[in-house]
Amino acid sequence: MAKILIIDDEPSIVNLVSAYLKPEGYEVYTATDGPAGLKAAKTYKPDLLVLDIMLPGMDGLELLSRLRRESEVYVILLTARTEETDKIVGLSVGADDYVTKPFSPRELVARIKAALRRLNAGSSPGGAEILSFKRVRLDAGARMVTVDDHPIDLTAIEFDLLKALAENRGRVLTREQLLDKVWGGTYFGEMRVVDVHLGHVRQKLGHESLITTVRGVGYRFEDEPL
Amino acid sequence: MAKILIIDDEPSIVNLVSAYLKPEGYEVYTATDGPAGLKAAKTYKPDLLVLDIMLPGMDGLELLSRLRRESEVYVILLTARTEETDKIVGLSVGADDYVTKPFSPRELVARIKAALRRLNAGSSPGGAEILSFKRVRLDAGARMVTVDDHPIDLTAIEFDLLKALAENRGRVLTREQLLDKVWGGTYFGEMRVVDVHLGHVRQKLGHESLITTVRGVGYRFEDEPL
DNA sequence: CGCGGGCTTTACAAAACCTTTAAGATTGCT
DNA sequence: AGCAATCTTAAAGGTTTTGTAAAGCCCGCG
Repeated sequence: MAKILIIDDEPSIVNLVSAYLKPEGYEVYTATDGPAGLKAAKTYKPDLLVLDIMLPGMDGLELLSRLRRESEVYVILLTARTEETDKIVGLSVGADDYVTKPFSPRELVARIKAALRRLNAGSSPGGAEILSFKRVRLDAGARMVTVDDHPIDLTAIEFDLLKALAENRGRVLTREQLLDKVWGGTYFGEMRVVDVHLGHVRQKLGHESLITTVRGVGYRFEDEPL
Repeated sequence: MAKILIIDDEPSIVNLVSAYLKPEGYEVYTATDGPAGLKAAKTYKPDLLVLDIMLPGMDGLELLSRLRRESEVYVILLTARTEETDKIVGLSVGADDYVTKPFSPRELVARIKAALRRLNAGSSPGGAEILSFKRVRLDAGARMVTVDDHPIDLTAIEFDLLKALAENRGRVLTREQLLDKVWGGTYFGEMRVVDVHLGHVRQKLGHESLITTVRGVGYRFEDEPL
């Protein structure tokens, strides 16, 4: 899977971020000062770089601008300051995203995942791009759905919901799992949103038992694979 | 289930959080000052710790850094609003997440659950996903059962009951054991519920001696493994 | 700034389910 | 066979869960 390099002088932050990323299946490399970081970046050729602006030995921005001479790696900057200027400077030097400290580890992970998803979008289809079933066909790239070859218009959430269920055809997904997959770990509202959106999906699909309610547990997508 | 320790000097907060966590089935311990908190942490060895930064007797950060010498417990820090420095220091001292006060109890609970889910992810894969027998097939992921390839519609309890029995094919399970496995230790009603639900299962499965009554003891599932 | 679409919450009714109860049926024992 | 203990089953009552409509909120757009 994807390789990620974390450069930060505070070991606790490095460890924290690693702890969040490793379970997701990423290969994580670390460095705690500028020169070592630059070397690691060249050695390991990570797909994504998490870089603290303030580093001993070499400023993060300097590291970034040097690195940019030979690498297109995606960079997420960690900045302690809230000053806009930092962000702007960072982006102008070639960062692709930034997170201000103190940051929520979860937010950082979410951004990392999003970035990698985007990076992979063009090259290799991460998850299946198109899910085909007897009656339902779901094109992730185009974000389009057809039922019996009739195109159906779904909103973003509705689409993701259907996709999550379709990717797990035949398995029950709990509301929690669906919240996780569709809303992504940063949602803390009512669980019943799932019901509501799922109701909309059913309405639009013409609910011929394509999505089954499993009372007390969750929902299951039923259509057979093509 | 998981043990959670809450350390905060305001009883109202402790109670609030407890009130949200206990119904979820967590074992909740509490402490209202630093020394007691540290002791409780060592005594109970919780899986997760909710810690207020400001504590009488011992600063929360000091507690945390002391605790870190001997424990890897997951720590969520409660910080009074907007003290940026607190968050940074907290994370650097070894907190895993933080929530700023005033906080939404729901958010805190959501974070706790997410954290515990992540912690457990690697360890136990649970029971077998699919149990196959001569006549009965039971898919835990889909929560579906077939008998001689006819799909059977079971309610949540009925399914769990059959699963518990099937997982112990050939062994007698007492009503108590079944209550434990299916209802999960928090049930204090009549034991006869088991009989009733088991009767339903038999009806739905077409009870060709698949489940045997062992008078005075309990029930036994009989089908042969595939 | 107002509009409109989509998201979230809330509320209520309907449906599904769980528990209890109690009357019959069965079993095992003497 | 007769009796007591145990199990089965049907039905009623109460509870929980789900479906869905309606209203409010937020954000991007004109």
